Amino acid sequence: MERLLQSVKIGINEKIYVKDPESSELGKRIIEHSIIMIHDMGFESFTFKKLGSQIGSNESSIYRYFENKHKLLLYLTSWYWGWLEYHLVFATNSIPNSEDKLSSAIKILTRATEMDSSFSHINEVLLNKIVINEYSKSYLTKEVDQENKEGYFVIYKRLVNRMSEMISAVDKDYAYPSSLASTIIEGALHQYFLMDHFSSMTNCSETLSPTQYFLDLVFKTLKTKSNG
Amino acid sequence: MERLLQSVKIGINEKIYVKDPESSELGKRIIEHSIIMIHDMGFESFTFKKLGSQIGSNESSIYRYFENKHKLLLYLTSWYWGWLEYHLVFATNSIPNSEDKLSSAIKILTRATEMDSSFSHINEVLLNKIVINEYSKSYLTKEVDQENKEGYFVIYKRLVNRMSEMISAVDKDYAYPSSLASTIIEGALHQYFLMDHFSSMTNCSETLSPTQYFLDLVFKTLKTKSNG
DNA sequence: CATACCATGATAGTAATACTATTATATTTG
DNA sequence: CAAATATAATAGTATTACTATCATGGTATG
Repeated sequence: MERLLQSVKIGINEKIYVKDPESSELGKRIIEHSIIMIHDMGFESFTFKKLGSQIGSNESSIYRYFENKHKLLLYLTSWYWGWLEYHLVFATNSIPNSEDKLSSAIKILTRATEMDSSFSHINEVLLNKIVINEYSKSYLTKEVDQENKEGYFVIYKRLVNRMSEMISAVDKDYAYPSSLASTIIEGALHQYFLMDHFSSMTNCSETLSPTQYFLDLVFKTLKTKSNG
Repeated sequence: MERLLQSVKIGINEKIYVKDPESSELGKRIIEHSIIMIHDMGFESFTFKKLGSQIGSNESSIYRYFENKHKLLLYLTSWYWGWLEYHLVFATNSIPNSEDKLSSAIKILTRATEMDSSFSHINEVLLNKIVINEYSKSYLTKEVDQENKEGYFVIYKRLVNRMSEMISAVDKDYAYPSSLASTIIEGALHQYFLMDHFSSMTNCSETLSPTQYFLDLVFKTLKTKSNG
């Protein structure tokens, strides 16, 4: 699995970057260290100047890869969702039973990323934490409609759509498959955030995972062969 | 109801402001016009300098009320959640049946704000839209734990806790009342955002409201007298 | 092997932001 | 009327988020 993922390139909308960071060593260092730095200092405090000095390069060189740090965030989060989508499709593809398939999908989308593939320059564990803390900021902007039109969020939308279809496959009469899919994906990020910072607002903990919460929620909500 | 609300002051943590904006005309103008401007231009583009020139006042005068625009956002969103809490308590207080009570609560927390009380300087319709678009930014910061300790999020946490208790009153064995409560409140904001910008990721629309989605979700999930 | 070109680096410069500090002026209050 | 307080005006600073220009060094091509 890991060796397979190694050779797969996540396809990201070319309009997000000026020059493909996968195409050079400097590009990969930009990605590698931007993940570490955004995780450490938060997106607001992160600047291209700081990144440049960290990687022994120049601010102006980083601008040759990304127009600004917003685009870099779009790149990183797109990569993350593409990577998750790959795991999702890989793991659920061969499951014939629609309930088992949905169950597997929920497990993948709501689990904490705990292993770094340690092959590539991308640390998936840190990137997962960046997505939890920063993803909303990538679309809660005045430019969201324009950027959506440009296709900056296609991977995420495709992922929600895949989930939506799996939900409908389990219960074709359920009226809110897309809303439930988006609730699971966004809600899982939120529950992890609450676990870290607002424990009074969640029941999730070391012993009771977001995965259990969402499995319970979804299978109580849908009419399955066993309960419908 | 409106006349009642008029005379109620939402109690906001005094550490959020330097000087209480309710205590002067300038303070009220700051609140009134910051709501309009943040709604119009988005939180990122909004500055105290622009606000000053809009209200014919000075940047430095605004700094006497709020340390920075982050604190102003905390103030506005705290006010909103306090206002919603007031509505929630007022509307559900006298309902004896726990299912009816929860149902009313969900309706209040997931409805679109459509009426401005038009008594005060606060436009609740615009403020609701600000909360949808900007609330996450108030806590997705590196300072969240410190600010939480200072009590900047108490009103929101109290609201989630009220919901959590109403959920437990309906189904005392349900294992995730707080998670479900936070999912409803945060999820409702998210569904409204999706309706406006990513319609493919939601089933909610003019004809099928977030309220219907969440009522369906919650009452299928909980064991009630009728289905348990 | 020369040269052209391309990526990167270095430096400088700009407008805007997010403040802080000081002083002046108006308004309220005792 | 004097003192205190609120607000306004102005100036100044460090940082941010860029843009522009030029230098350099390696590599591909003719």
